[in-house]
Order: sequence, then C-alpha cells, then structure tokens
Amino acid sequence: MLSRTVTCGQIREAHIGQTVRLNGWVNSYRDHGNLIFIDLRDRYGLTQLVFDKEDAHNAQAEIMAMADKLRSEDVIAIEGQVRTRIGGENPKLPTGKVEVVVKLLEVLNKTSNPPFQPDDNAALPNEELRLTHRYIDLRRPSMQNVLTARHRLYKATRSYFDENGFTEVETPILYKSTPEGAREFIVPCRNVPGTFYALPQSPQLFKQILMVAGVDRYMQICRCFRDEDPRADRQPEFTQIDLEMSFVRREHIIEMMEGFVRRLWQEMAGYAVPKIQQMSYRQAMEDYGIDRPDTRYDLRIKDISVFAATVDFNVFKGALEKGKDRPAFNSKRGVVKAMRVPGGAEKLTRKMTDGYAEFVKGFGAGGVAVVKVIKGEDGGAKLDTGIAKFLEPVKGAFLEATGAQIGDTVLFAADTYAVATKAIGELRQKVARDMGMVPKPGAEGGPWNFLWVVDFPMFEKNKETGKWVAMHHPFTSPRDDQMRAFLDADVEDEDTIEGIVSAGYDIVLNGQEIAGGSVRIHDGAVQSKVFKLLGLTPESAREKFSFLLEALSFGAPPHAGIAFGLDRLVMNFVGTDNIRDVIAFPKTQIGADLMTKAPSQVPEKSQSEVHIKSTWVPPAKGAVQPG
RNA sequence: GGGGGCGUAGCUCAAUUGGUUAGAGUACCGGACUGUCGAUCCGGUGGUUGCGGGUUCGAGUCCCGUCGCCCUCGCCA
Repeated sequence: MLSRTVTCGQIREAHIGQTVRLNGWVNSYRDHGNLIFIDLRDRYGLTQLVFDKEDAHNAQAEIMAMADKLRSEDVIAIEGQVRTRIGGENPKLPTGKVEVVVKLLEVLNKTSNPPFQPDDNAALPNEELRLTHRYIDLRRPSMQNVLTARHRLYKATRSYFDENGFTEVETPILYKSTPEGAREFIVPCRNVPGTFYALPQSPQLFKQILMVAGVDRYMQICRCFRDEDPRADRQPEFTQIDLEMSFVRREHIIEMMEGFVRRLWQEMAGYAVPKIQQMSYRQAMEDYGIDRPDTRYDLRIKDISVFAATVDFNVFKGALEKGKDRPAFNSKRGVVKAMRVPGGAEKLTRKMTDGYAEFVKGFGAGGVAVVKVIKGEDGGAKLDTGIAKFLEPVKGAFLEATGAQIGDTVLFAADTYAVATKAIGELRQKVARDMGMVPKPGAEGGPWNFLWVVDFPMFEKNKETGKWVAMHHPFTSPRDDQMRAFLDADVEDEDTIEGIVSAGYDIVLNGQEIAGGSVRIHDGAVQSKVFKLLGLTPESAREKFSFLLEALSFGAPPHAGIAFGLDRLVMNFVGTDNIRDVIAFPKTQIGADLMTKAPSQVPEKSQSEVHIKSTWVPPAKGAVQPG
C-alpha cells in the first residue's frame, strides 16, 4: 500500500513541487473524459486530485481507465505531485490553492453503492438509515467534529481534575441491584443460580466508599445505565463526569466546579464564564415555576394570593380555600400565580390562550385565566376579555400587584401551590417559545446563562404511592442548620418533613440541568433516619445497603460530590438538541442498536447456563385482526 | 402504559376531491467531453407506495390492525 505522507487537510502552497502520498475516501468526482478531478477525503479535510491524460505521468492509459471507474466512497491510495491549481483556486477549501497530479493510483477498497453520501451539504437521510449505517454517517465532517469535540472535553476534564489532585478510579459495571429510583438493567449470574447483577444507575455508593477509603478526591468519566424511556436528551446508556471530595462543604464544591466550568467553556467555546449566581429552589419555584429556570428571557411569575383574595372571583376564592391552615409554600396550600406577558395583548391570540388552558390541564390545573390590558377611551388602562369584569373593580390594585402595563396580557393559575406553580412554570416556557423570546443556544451565538440552584427540599411525596421519596437521592444530607429538625422530625408530620432543606445543588445552563450533586450523609444515624422516612425497614435497609452503613461506621469523612451529564455538555458545545448526535453508537427509543441489531435473542443453552428462561411467547402468525 | 407525527425508486421529495401507465432531483449504469469544484450534455435501469386486512366500480390517498423511526406525558432515587 502507498501509505500516506500527508493528510488530505494538510497540503498548502508550501508543498508545491513535492511528491506526496495520500490515503482516503473518494468524496466526489468530476469526470471530463481526458481530465478527471477527484476530491479525496479523510478526517482532516479534502484535497483535489487530478488525472490528466496529456500529463506525462498519466500517459499510461491504464491509470486513466482506473480513475474513470472511481466512485464516491471508494478507498484509494495515491502518489503524486503537488502543484498550483491551473483552473483557479477554490476559496471554500483550506487546500483550495493546490492540487495533486496523480502518478500512481491504488484502489484499496471498491465500495458498494452506498445508501447515502456522508455529505454535510446534502439533505440528511432519515435517522433510521443513519443509525443503521452509522459508519457512513460518522464519516461526515460534522460528526467527526463531534467525536473530536467530545475527546477534547474528556481531555480538558481529566487535565483540570488531575491538576486539582483528583484521582480517576474505575468502579464496577456489574453491580448490586438496589431497586430504588430508575429501573435497572439486570444481568443473570452463572455462578450463583437465581441471582442477578444490575448495571449501575450511577457509581454513587462506590464513590462515597472511596471517600471512606481515603481517596479524598475522586473523579471518573463513567457510563451509567437507566432502563427508562429515552427522550431527545436522554439515552438508556449515558456518560457522567462523576466527582467526590472529602472534608469539604458545599462552598468548596461550588468553587471547584465553577473552576471546571470556566475551564471547559474557555477551552471548548472560548467563552469566559462569569461568577455563577446562586438561587434557592424556593426562589426558582416562585419566580419561574421550575427548579431549572431558563433565565435567558425575562418572563416572571408572581404570587398574587394576597391581592387575589380581594377579588370577587370564585376560581381565585376556591383555590385560596385549599390548605388554608398549612404553612406558606406548602405544596397543598392554595395560591394564585400571575404571569405578565409584555406585549401579549397583541401577540397572544384568543386561539393561543384557549390552547394554554388545555396545555395546563395536562399538569393538573383547571385552566388559565386571561386578562388583556388595553388602552381605554380615556387613554388609561382598560381590562379586556376573560376575567376583566372581576378585576375591573380593583383595577388599580391589580396593575400594582402584577406590574402590568398597557399592551400586556396577564395569565393566571389558581390551585394548590404544587399544581399552580408547575402549571404556570410550564406555561412560562411555552409562552416564551410562542412569543419568540427564547434566544438561540449558546453554541449558535446565544447567551450562556449559568445558575446554581441550591437548597432543595430533602423529600417529596410520590403522587401514586403516597410515599416520601428523596428528591435528589437517599444519600443527600440535610443542610447543616436543618440537621436537628430532621433528626427530631416525626415521619407522620408531613408539613415538617416537606419543609426540610437538603444540602443539594444543581448547575443549570439555559434552563437545562447539566450537573447535580450534594453534601452526603457521613453519619450512620442520619442515614438510617432517611431510610426510615423512605419507608425502608431497618432489615431491608441493612439487606440493601449494609455495606454503606458499615462503611459509614468505620470512620467516614464528611464528603460531598456532583456529577455532570457529559453528553449534554457536548450537545451544548456542538449545538445540537439531539443526544444521539453526540454518541458514536446511540440507541433508539426502544433501546435498540439499529446497526448491530441489539438487543437480540440468545440460544436457550446460553439462557440455561445462567439459569433463566424467557417467558416471552411470539404472537401467533396470521392471527385474524378485528375490522 | 397514554398522546402526536412520519413511512412512496438506493437517497431527498411530489402525486388536486379517492380516478388513466405513481413523477422529479440525486445516486447508479452506458455514452460524450481537457480545468472542474453541486461539472455539464445525451440515454438508460430502478416501485410489494413499510406490512396485513377492510370499504369502494376504483385506494399511495379513506377505515382497522400491525411494524419501524421521531417528538412528548408518565417514568428518569
């Protein structure tokens, strides 16, 4: 083989006159009969090759005949001489000033007619085809860019944490099943009949135990597995940058991670991340109705319960009756929330606001009250449509409570705190999209808005089971000042338990959670209390987590950590909203790999070896269908 | 598990209200062509309209089912 001496992205005017060898794929060909141009492609770029019948080197009919047969995606090796382009330069290519006159041609591998061209300028074929022939799709320069961007991210990550004294430690993939939280993938065990491993949802417990083991600062770029339905930004198999530190408080983690974020954005995007603001969970819920506020646009939600109580409107009154005796911010206490939409009087049509009523019903709310603020005949503000007649008598107080001005529309949600907040928070995002208020993502020139969200509740009620579940995970510590109240709290005292604040923290970027973590529990008694609250008996807690409880009893240092969703970071840097674009070999919505056709059946012998038998029965062929 | 979208030539798409032999571009095959860079020009091959059933004189089009892909709710400690 004519092994390359240069790559296809490398040749410049400085190479003119040199004899070079190139290897690569035929990207395109332009056949003029006695003159043939080939754009040769490799990962590094394109170089134009020329086959010229009158050229001395190509006098042999043989090489022209071979060149004549070349087609896109053939793999070839050539030797030739670099020269200035005779037909003028191509400003689109970095190599556009030169071409290589081919003296020797070797066809390394003739291609079958490919199902599609790996061409970034052409319309992409449907994703199914791209995934089936992933090796062709990955040849596209933009996909090569993703792979190298991802690699640079790994490298920057490891450098930063190495410089800060972290040690990368691998943790097991075959792990113990702990069926809380996400559904696990399970793996049958051959050696102990009837038992199974699980694939880790995250290395959470191992990294804590590494702290007990004195590792002090741990990091790992690790694969995590969750057997839940994917989304555009979720895969069953994904990658985390997993971190843990000993002898630190929340502030230390925040400082270390801000340094990391700053370093990453500097290296990956040339962007200097300013000091990241912090917002409490409660503030986020109050102003934005969501725990990961998108602060790129200024739509605010206001609690107007006090004002609403003065309005003679049954929907408001009815809502405010709910959970009257419960403390403020309690999930079951009734509230009225308002969102002022600047310019909404013109931009939000009746059809849209009717749609919003339907939209919020999906989140359990009864509907949305709407009022437009328009210019009255006297030139002052006049309320119009919807619930205007209820508000008109208290117009002044209404304008003051909501800050609404002429031209605005105000949307209301009235229900329990949990329902009203969620509904109007979701609505806020929808209205922002409808109004065109959402800037492009950062990678496309939009702003990068970072935010720490802190002081999450420890627990929330599962709507279906009525049981407490950990909002982050069961190993999250209460905030220091909450510890006493937490240890004293009665499991039955719902309002108190709902109010316990954890030492958790998330990093939110443009309304998307990119990292989440917490100070961990390092005291067995506190951990046992959490398990108790979550409804685990001491026996079952011991059965599932004895190794953790034991480890905590043998000198566990205070520790805290965080994990970044690596795939989402890459998505931000390359500017895609499709997680499959940043994973070399991703899976479909049913967890299938279309290229290898995984998952697949295994022979019965393989099943019996691991002591399992599938209960699945194929549906009868040719069954009569109704209709 | 629920809701929605899509599925027509290798690929990207079109096909009026249900109406003649399902078209175009591109790819591919053959031919012409010495300065192209989305080469150009001429000709050609290529279709179980995802699959199964139904309604109809007639189905790519309507109905039912099913498969695949995508979006989404639930779910994601």
